[in-house]
This record gives sequence, structure tokens and C-alpha cells, in this order.
Amino acid sequence: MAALPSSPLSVQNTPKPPLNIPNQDPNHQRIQTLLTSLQNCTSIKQAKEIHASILRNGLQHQQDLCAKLLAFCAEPPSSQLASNSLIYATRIFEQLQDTATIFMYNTMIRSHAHRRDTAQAISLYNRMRHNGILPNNYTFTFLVKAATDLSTTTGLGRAIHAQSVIFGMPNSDVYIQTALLNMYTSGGNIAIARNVFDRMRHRTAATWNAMIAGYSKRGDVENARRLFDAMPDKDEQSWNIMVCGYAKIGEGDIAERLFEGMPTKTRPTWNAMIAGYAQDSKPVEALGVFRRMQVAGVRPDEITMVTVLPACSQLGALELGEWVHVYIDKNGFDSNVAVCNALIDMYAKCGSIDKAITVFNEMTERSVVSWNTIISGLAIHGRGKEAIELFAEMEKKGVVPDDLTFVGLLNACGHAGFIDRANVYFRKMREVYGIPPKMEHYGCLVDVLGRARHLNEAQELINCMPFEPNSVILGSLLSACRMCNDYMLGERVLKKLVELEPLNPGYYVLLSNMYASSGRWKDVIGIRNLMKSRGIEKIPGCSSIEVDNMVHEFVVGGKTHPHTQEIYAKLDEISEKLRSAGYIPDTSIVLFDLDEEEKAQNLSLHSEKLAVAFGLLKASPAKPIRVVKNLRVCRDCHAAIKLISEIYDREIIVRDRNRFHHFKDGACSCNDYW
DNA sequence: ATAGGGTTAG
Repeated sequence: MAALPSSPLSVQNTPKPPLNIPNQDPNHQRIQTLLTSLQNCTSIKQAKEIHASILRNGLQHQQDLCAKLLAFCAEPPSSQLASNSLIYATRIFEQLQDTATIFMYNTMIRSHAHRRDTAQAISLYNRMRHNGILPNNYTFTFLVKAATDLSTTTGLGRAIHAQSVIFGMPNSDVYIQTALLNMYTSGGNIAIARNVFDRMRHRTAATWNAMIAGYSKRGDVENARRLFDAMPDKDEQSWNIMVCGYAKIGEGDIAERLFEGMPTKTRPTWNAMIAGYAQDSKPVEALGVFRRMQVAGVRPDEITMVTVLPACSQLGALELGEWVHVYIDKNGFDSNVAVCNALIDMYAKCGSIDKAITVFNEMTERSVVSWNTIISGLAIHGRGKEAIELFAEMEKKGVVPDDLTFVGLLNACGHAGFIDRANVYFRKMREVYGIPPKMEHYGCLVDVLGRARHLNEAQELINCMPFEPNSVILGSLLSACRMCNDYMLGERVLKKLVELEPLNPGYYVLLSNMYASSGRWKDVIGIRNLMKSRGIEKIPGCSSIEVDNMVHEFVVGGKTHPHTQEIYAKLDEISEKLRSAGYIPDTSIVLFDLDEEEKAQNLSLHSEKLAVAFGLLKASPAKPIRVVKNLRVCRDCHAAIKLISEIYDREIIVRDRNRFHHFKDGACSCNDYW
């Protein structure tokens, strides 16, 4: 008689001995059936039916069963699962009360980590410890991930790292180490991350990619490239990171070459290329790649949406943004929080703040980014009161604001002229929420004070600030000087600015305008000569308008547009109507114009006026005319467009470098305060 | 059961 196989590995065609002792427990069969149906389960609806069965049969204390059910419901949504599955998982988890196992806790923590819900993940961890359950290596991998998305590595992240050491997690655990690496790089602690990386004995592709991405994210493509070249088994993602990295630092050609040279381009590759261009503020290139992607027959996904929408925001391309919105709805991407956040930002920056509010209101689930985005959106539209109301609602709902919330809120106060409020929030930020003010916050406050002409206070604030003022803050102060006609201080500030950014023409222009408006023509010429001797050229004003899905660009006095004749005829008509309405051009800044050709042109050829004329000619009369300008709108254009909105009975929405102006019936939403 | 693209900023 042949010997029986000694190990289950060497299975032959011998009949298996009956290993299963028949189970007398009447529940056994039911449990087996339910486990099988869980294995084949594909929807949350089926999971709910299985859950009902479990409860009907009194099996809620069967740990195997509950664990599997929970794992299914809390699965991060790479699958086709609806997003409310975590809500359901939480219900199941709560019913287990304190009988939950380590596996169940880990499952729940993973789910929260995936959604970047740090607070929930930590609270589960605390509860688990409270119930005397020891964490394991999985627990720490997920906890670290939960602490990863904070804008800086907080004490929390380090505390979790420390706990993992205390609980004896070996530093050979490649999963925990890779998660730590991710946490430190995304918190900006690249040196600590590199230290973790260097000390690892085993590295996976994920480890290398995390480190490479860490360098790439902060714009250090050189170090990223070095590691990339040293990486033994590059996978596709390694290439994607480099493609994105090069595009992001302005090396579009290198990115394109890598991109073209890739043997297989998958959806993430296309997304990386789009994201790179978008992050380098090259929306036209980004949208070009998006178009090529579609021509290549690659279906966009949620990530594509989140990368394409900022390009629309930058361009002010509302029609394209609306098209993307339709695509999002059709594909059910509207349940994704990041997608909706990008939509809110797109609508706000393309001038449709009311649509931004609609998207925000219709979200079933919001993150702190959602609140920040809508508050910033309201701010640039000058709707400070609503921004303040939303902040109050946010607090009431227990959403914890972060530093960016306050940037938006303080800006909202600035654009609406609420000084007292701004001071209240500036204090509250530190005293209630423990957020130390960064340069940006001081900048907002300087802006508020400057706009209100409280020049001394603004200066004092800068003096007692714990950092050396950067060019942004000094730029705000310079604007304030111009508003208050304080040339002495203005000159001093400009000198510092020129030291900091000697090649930025904007500051020279600001000071020159200040001189011009008080008739100090000699000084105007002095600045002009200074610029000439340094080879600095003024950035030409440029305005764009979207008509029938096409973005039309105009520069000062431009004559390259195919409809130039019509446009100039329209401009003549506009000038005539403005004159008879009693409008007098504000020529105080004309003399700044640098070269001879420009000098000859008069104010009526400013790019925003060309764009408005084109809009009056070609844009649908049912919709507002929307113009995007690269610089701040000039005083004369502001006055003229106010009148145009009245004379032609058209709503005109202009986005300038800083904010929106809604012109209607002869008035502007900024109350002439910008 | 262990990672992974992406959103907010004068």
C-alpha cells in the first residue's frame, strides 16, 4: 500500500481523508454559508443583507464573521463600493462594543487613515489601549499614515513614531518604515526622512518611490534624479514621479522627453504630466496634455479631475470647468471630497462664486479643505460677511480650522475692510486654536491695516513680527504707502524690496505710480531709468476672455487678434458713449509707460478694455462678460468698466491679480476699495 | 490586511 502524502504540499491524486469532524453545532453550517457569501459579496447592499442574517441568527458574537464583514465594509474604496460604507462599518463596530479584536481595530484605523481622518484614527487607538489591547505592526503602519497628511509633521506624528519604538516595533519592518518616510517627507522633514531611508536594510519599490517623491515634491529634482538613477528596480510609478517633478520645476522639455520615452503610459502617467504643468502654473500646457490624453483614448479618473480643475482655475476657463463638472457628475466622481474641493476652487476663481457655494452646500461630506476653499473663495469676491458666517458655522460643527483657514478668513476681512474682525481672528488663531501665525497671516493683517490707511500700525506689526519681512509683506506695506501717499516710507520699503527681489518689475511700477499720481514726474523718470539700466522690463498687462470654449488673450494695444478691426471700432464706440456720459480719463499713470510705442497709446487700449470690447461683441448677451487679468486692474479701467456696465446694461466680472470685481449698474462689488 | 497620484494660500 502506497504511503500517504506526508505534507499537504505534495498533494497527489489520492482521495483526501475526511479531516473535518462533523460539527454538531447547528450554527456551523450557517456560519460557513455566510462566510462564503461574504467572500462573494460585491456591494454594500449585499453586505447589509448578510449583516441582517447574522443578527437574525444571533451570530453577532462570531468574531470571524464580524471581522470579515467589518473588513469588507471598511475597505478603502479602490473598489466599486459606495462611500457610505465606512458609516456602516462604524455601526457594526459600535455594536461589537468592547469585544472588538486587534484586527477589527486595525481595520477601522486603516479606513480612517485612508480618509486622512487623523482625529478618528487616534481616538480609536486610545480606545483600544483603554481596553487593554496591545497594538501591533499593522496598527502603527496605519496610525502613521493617519498622521501623514498634516501640512507639517506635528508632534503627533513624532509621538506615534515614539510609541512604535516603545511597543517594540522592529525598525526592520519595511511597512512601518515606509509609512514613516512618507510622513516625514510630506511634513517637510526631508532630512529625517532621508535618515530613516538610509537606515533601512530592506527597501521595497514603495520605499524608494516615497523618498524620490519626497524630494520631487519640494522641487529638489536633482536629488530625486540621483535616487531614481540608483534605484535597482524602477517601476512605473518611479517614472511618473520624475515626469511630474521635471514638469513642476519648469523643465517641461525633459518631462515630455521622459514621458514620450516611457514604454507604457498608463492613466497615472498622464495624470502626473498634467499635475506637473498645473503646479508650474502652465494651465495651457496642462490642458493640452489633458486633450492629448483623451485623443489617446485614456479615460480620465478622479485624479485627472483634481489635476485638470486647477488648470481651469488658473486660466479662468469657466466653460471648460463646467464641462469637467458635467463629466464628474456623469461618472459619479462627485462623491469624492477632493474632486468637489477642486470644483469649489474652480468656480470661485472663474467668477461663479454662487456655483461654488452650491457645490459646497451639496457635499454630503466635507474636509477642512472644503471649508478653507469656500472661505478663500468668498474672500476674493469681497463677500467678507458670508466668509465670517461660514467660519462660525464651521466652529459650531466642530470642524477644527487650520492655518489656511485663517489665511482665507483674514483675507476676507481685508477685502471687505473689517479691521476689528481681522484682529479678533488673528488673536483667536493662537489663543483658541494654538496655531502660531506664519508670515502669511502677518501679511494679511498688514494688508488690512494698509487698506484702512493705518500705516503706523502696519509698520509696528512688521517690526514686532518674529521673522524678517519677506517680499510679500513689504509689497503690502508698499501698497499701503501708495494709498497714504507716504513717499518717504515708500522709498525705504522699495529699497528693501529691490534688495530682496532686484529683478521683479512690479515694485518699481508701484513706486512709480505713486510718484505719478502726485505729479513727481522727475522721480517717475528716475525709476524708469533705473529699470532701464538694470535691464528690467515691465510685465505687459494681459487680459483674457473665454468665448465658445476658446480663450482669447489681449495685451495692451494688441492688434494680432483676427477681429482686431471690429474690436477697435467697438472701442471707439465705447469711448464716445463714455465721453457723452461725462467720463474723464484718469491719465495720472499714463506717463509711466516705458517705451515710445507704449507712450503713444492711450488708456483706452488697456488689455482689460480690449477684452471687454470683444466680450460685448462676441459673448452671449445672456451671460455676464468674464475677464481675467494678470495684473491689478488700473484705476482708469475700473472707473470706465463701471460706466460700461451701466451704459450697455451688462454684468462684467473681472478677475485681477488679487480679487474679483463684479461690475453691475455702474457700481463695483469692491466698493472702489482694492 | 501593510504604499501609491490629487484638492486650499498676499
